[in-house]
Amino acid sequence: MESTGGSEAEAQAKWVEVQDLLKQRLITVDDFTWKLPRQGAEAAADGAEEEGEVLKYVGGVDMSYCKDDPSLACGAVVVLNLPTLEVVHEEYTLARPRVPYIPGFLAFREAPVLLELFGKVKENAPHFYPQLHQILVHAQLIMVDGNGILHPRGFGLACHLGVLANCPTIGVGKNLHHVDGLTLSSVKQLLGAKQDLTNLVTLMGSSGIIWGAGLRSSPISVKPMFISTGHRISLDTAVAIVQMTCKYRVPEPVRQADIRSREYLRKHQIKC
DNA sequence: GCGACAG
DNA sequence: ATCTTGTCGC
Repeated sequence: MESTGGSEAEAQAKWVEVQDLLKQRLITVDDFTWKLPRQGAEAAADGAEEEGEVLKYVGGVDMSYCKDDPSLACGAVVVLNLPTLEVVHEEYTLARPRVPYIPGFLAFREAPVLLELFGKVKENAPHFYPQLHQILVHAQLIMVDGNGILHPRGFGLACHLGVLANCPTIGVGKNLHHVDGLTLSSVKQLLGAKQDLTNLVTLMGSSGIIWGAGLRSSPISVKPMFISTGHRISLDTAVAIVQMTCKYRVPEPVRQADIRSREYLRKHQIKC
């Protein structure tokens, strides 16, 4: 007997089907009611009042794994105020993901845990939910530690979460997932060739498809990050928001979720 | 066959 | 993801 109920290849084929199905609901253009906060200089230039709601909260999600027991993980969701980048809400959960990490299928490992966390926010802070059809209204937008359409089938964790939560999401990868001929050296080469202080490069694969953007938060920082559309947002808008939330190499929502999930794990594994 | 492969 | 402290520099 090879295994119980199906080979890994069969399981992955199912996952591919799920990804293709959910991808039909993916929106890769700006689809929200709020406006971007304008930078101080341009706001001062014309004293006109901002009309309509301005983006005020950005959520961030990440998961950390226990060094002793890799099957134990902590998922975290944080909500930051804009433009102060102050953490105004946080939620955690300890979990044992049921499937291993397989490149291209991260969502099947982490999305269930993160979606459960969104439910926890709803439970503990119901005032964040003026509308039932939106999962995380308070956050308005969620940054995900992992890629969006920068993915072998154009449907990474950020897309997966965005579609299931019906929420705008941005994918933030700290490492490049090699897709369509993209390589780290080619990205670095493009960034290095920049004459100006632009730290942004478009990730166009050999097929001509634009998968996302390579971005380094400062010219000094050698290692870029990789931004891609998650759901209900365009790449340009995603990049703009990432840039306005970057204090360090990684944007604060993702960085805080990373730091705090690791800290939560450290405090709780003492009992084990 | 060999290398690549988000977290 | 995780294994890992101090250290050099602004």
